[in-house]
Amino acid sequence: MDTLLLDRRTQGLIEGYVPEGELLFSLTRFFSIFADGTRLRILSALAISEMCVTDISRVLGINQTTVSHQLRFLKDVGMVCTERHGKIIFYSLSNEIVNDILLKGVEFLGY
Amino acid sequence: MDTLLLDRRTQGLIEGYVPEGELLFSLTRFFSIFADGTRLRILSALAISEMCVTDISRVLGINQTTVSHQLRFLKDVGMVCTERHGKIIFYSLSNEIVNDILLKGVEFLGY
DNA sequence: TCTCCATATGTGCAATCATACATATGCTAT
DNA sequence: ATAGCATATGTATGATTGCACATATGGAGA
Repeated sequence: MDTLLLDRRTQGLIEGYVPEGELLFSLTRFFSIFADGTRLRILSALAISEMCVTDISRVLGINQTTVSHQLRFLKDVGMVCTERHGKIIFYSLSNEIVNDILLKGVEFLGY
Repeated sequence: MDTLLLDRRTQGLIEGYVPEGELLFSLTRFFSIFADGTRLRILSALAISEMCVTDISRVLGINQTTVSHQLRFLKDVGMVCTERHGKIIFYSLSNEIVNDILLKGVEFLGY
């Protein structure tokens, strides 16, 4: 549903969308993923290559249980997907958009 | 600086970038902005039209001091900019990228 | 100068969250 | 079946954070 605003300067009605309810909740949950250093590093690593929990833990120097917790979070939100090969589970980014957003962030910061 | 990873499957070296240090900090701070419902609503409102603190407060039904606090946050990170007209200060999005990211989020969620 | 409105700041509380420890589950090969 | 590695889960805790209350600043007009 659109929101109607009265422009203070032009005195005209402006139509636009302000997310509410479930979409708002989903959006904040989605973006909160990017708001933590550990998760950003995990996502960046997965943007380079699919990896298993142990690899991520070793490469990034993060406790295994922490990695596992965060990956579960990432999977719940649909940002990573898994593929089992024997006893090893490979994690990878499930969507280009995730990487797009990372790059947009870097772009915004001017790096 | 790039990170070198050993691909478990191909056994080849993979080169890529995992943000660390100041960039990592800036990125998490940047994305944490989007991780709160109040800020998302404020940003969405500003994507429709520039507005002053009181207008935002009224349109969105958020306490004035809360809006002011959040706008200060948003300004510190460089996401909004201000323009004074008399005693009224108009806030607006300072960069297209902010809106791009919002839309990417909506796109990811499939709305 | 005094008053009014717009905006900003100080502070405390409640709630959320990231992390690590200990432990459990699950898969594989011998 | 049992040993060993990979992964997941339960839980406690320290830290962070969003918010509103009260209050302060600051500009504009009378």
